[in-house]
Amino acid sequence: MRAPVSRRERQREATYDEIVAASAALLDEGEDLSLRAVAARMGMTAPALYRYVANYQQLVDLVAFELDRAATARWAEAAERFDESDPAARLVVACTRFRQWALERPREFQLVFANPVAEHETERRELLTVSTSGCYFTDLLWAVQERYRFPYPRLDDLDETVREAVLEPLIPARTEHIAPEERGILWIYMRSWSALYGVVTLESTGHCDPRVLASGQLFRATIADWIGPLGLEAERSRLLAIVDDELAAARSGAGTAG
Amino acid sequence: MRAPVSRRERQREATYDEIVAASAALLDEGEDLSLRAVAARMGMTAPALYRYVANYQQLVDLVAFELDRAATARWAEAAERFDESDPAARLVVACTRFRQWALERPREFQLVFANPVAEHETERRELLTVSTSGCYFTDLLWAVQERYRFPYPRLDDLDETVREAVLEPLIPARTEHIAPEERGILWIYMRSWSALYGVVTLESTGHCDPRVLASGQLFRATIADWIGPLGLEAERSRLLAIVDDELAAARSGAGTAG
DNA sequence: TCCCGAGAGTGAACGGCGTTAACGGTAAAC
DNA sequence: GTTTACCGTTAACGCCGTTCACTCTCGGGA
Repeated sequence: MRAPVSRRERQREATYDEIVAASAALLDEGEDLSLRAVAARMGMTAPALYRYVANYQQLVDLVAFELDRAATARWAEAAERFDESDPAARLVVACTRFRQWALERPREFQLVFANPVAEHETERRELLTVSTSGCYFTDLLWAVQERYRFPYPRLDDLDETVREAVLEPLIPARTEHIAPEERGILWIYMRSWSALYGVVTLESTGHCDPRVLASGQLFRATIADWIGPLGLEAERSRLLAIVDDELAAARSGAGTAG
Repeated sequence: MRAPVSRRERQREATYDEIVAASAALLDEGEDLSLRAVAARMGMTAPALYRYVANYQQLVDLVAFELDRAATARWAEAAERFDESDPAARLVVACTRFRQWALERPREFQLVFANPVAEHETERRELLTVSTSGCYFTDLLWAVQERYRFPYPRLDDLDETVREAVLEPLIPARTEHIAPEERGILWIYMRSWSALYGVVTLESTGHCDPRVLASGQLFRATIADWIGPLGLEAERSRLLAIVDDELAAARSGAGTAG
């Protein structure tokens, strides 16, 4: 099934990688992401980039997708210090790393997660469903459900519109393995994502007291609120200890890992 | 105590108003906010605006502040269909209107609430504490507390950093009337603001299923989660009915009021 | 092997942006 | 009535996204 890669196609692919790398470097150094700057860093002129992206927004989408992928890989790696059989621990580690990333790299976070999705743009709308981080988190939630059997609404209990939405979902989640009558769990996906996204966005954009932000207590409290609904009450103290660990580690070794 | 307003000062004040008006008109028509466009709309050239704002960011801050004030006035007016003695009803109306505003005017919402606050900029940091909407919501929460006496943490129960933060708060809230030993209620202010901000930002930026967004169920569920903690359990069905009313009204008469 | 054409990249240009500098006019202040 | 502080101008700089016309260079088919 390997695509017949001609030499040209390989070169083109390499250029895409270079575009992403140059963009990431730019953001890393606090510069603005711009077609001209990316091109210059690659030793090209700006119009040449139009062979690869149709416009600036597409560059942003491309970079956002790859940043999301790279960041998710890091949380996933961090989460692997707990075994696959302990999805709850993995989940709280991933959430905390997600927050930490959003705080350390607010510009990248803004790019990936505050990037508004306009109504009509079908292309970008579909991008919604391929977010790597989204799939990672929902897969973890699924694993938690398999292990702890937390309750989720039956289809009948859902609002009609929501029922349609969970039956034919447009969110970044693998759903093939979920029987239609069990799709109520997607409602938990959405609600918990909303909670996580909310507190992290608030903190990342700095719209709260800086001391509270530094303490991590707002985030911690939000996680704590979700321990019960996810059937993890028996694990509460252990999970919160993990969160505290991660927060403390981040405070002491801020900026250790690239 | 009225400042000695000279003719010049009055004229200057009027120009500020015109700047805000022109900016609002610009955003209203879907145009981008820019110094040049604002100036042109006022029959001026861009450099002239530098007599009034030091740079582009200051223009944004100025406009954001006024947009926030105007929007808050509208929610407050809508909330007044319930009497002052019914702060819970006022609160849910205001929250729902806040959400509706964020959905109808995502650009303005982004300007006011997603506008990142950098660490070092003391000026803008202080702006945090003068958000009209912030004060309005916290005042409502205070009224709810006075009437329903919901529980809030004692100072001893708070994390040390958080305790410092509530004792010398940097959030948009009137706090003079709150005794230091009762400042634990500020933690409720922050947490509920986080929840409201979170779900509204998620919906406003479109990072969720459009059908779920249209249904308003994600928002409704978030409100429902806070009914208990705010001591309003006895009022649950009435309050949710109010939310549903507001949501339905917004759906049918979308864009009725300017 | 030769040749053609597709694709990659260039330079020049347009209109827009924030911002600075040097310069006038005008109305308030003394 | 003179001075001066303030408001606004024009011109320019260096960015930006984007388009257009053009060249060059390989890759692939004859």
